[in-house]
Amino acid sequence: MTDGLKTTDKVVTRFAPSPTGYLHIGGARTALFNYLFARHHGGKFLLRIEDTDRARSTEPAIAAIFDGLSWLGLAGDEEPVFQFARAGRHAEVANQMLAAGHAYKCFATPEELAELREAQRAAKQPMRYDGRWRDRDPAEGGDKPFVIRLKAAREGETAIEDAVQGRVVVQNAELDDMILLRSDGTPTYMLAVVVDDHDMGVTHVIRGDDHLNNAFRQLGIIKAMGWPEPVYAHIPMILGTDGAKMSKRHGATGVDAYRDELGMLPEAVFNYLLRLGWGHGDAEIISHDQAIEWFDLPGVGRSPSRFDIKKLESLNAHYIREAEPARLAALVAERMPPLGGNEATERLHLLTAIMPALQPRAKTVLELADGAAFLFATRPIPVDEAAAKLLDGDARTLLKTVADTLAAIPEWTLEGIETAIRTVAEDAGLGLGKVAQPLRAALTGRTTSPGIFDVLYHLGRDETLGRLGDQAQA
RNA sequence: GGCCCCUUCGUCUAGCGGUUAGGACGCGGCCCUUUCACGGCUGAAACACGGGUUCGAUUCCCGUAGGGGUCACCA
Repeated sequence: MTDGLKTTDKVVTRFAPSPTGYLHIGGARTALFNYLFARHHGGKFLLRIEDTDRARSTEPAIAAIFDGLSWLGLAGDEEPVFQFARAGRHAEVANQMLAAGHAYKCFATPEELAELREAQRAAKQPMRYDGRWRDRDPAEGGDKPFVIRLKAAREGETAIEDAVQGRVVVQNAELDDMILLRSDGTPTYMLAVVVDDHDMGVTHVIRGDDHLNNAFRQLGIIKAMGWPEPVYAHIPMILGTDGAKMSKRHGATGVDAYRDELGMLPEAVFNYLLRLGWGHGDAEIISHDQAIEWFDLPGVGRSPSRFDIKKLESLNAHYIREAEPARLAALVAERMPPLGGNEATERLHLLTAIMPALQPRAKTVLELADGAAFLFATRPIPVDEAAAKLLDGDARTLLKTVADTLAAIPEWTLEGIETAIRTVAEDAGLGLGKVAQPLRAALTGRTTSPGIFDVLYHLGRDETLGRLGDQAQA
């Protein structure tokens, strides 16, 4: 294998998740920032699957990550790189470093190292490898298994000019000789990332700041190989509502859950994630294109941010109001029992027609589906407790009058319906609300719904009269 | 515990030496109104603390406190 460095002036970023089951919401934001930064600078955005942990990497997990990324519109510009497939190249680099004297063989056993750590802990010393094989003759190890360790600098300090965190300096004495190649010949994460980033031509490493400490160790490898240093940008993590690290305990952590379980639109999640840790003046509602135009690293904050589902919901409500009714109707239909042929088409038409009346009332696709449910209820429809209270004797009598009036109107139009209902109210000497509420209760089984004329119109004359008949009394 | 990072309304943030400290979500009130929403108006709500530097600190520096991260033959 050869040195695969791709020389280019262009910005190249990457998102490198390890497939552990789904696309984590924090990972999604990291991907978003990488995507936006590359697009803003006219560069490339690449994907790499860090699947070197064979036990945890599964096909479904990998598929789930791609699924989440494409839902958010964050597909990579080239075929994704699978890290495990490059193990040979990683080993090659480790051996190159060994040959050049930048690395050495260490024959210490895992048990031996555990003892070392235990002793250090007991003595309240920092726990790190003591370099016991650093200067020994590898011949002493005989044919016993060994790992290859980086011969890291012990004096001085290492500094990185982080595009988000600023200048960060660490004493080299704090860093130990980390393992590059395991005793079974497979690469560690530290080695693999550096080699892959280099070979992929990555110019900007934008990732969570939980990797900030790793950057110093990785720089050791980069310097030993004489490779160009990428620009690092360590972005603060997303915390749960309580300020603790985001975990299952905080509810949804995978983006698929925001779509499937919470009914979020991708543009809402995109917008919300963008505003978490990044700002551009007073801008709140930011489109995909606007995001590309505005996004840059100086706008990224340095402090961790908490996840606020309320704000995401409000953004989602905004995008639901903006969305095309037909698109929303399809999303709602997906959540209803499957139908075939004409029935499915008819349902979709009905959903699309009622959608504008539902949109301003829903924060999620779930609420959209719930709001449309009355249309598909079968008679006699269920009536909830609050609605039942509205249907007293007087109301039932009134409904009879309404039904008779409605039966007589020549055409079932919005205008005709409204005129008829208003006339009934006037003739009875009642405000419109006194008529509309019982009507709403009888037709939807609830006390809240879209405008009453919309309800009547979309239900159709037959169904309206039928439901009215179920509740009315002469 | 060692090391690293962080600290403006409850939350997300604007601010980059002199501002009535701005916006958004959420919360309260009013208006609109056939319900619920939407929309409009409006109110309460923040510079963690202590030292410096400076004519002047939310802003710069140093501590303290608090929070987060990281210390594997995991990634």
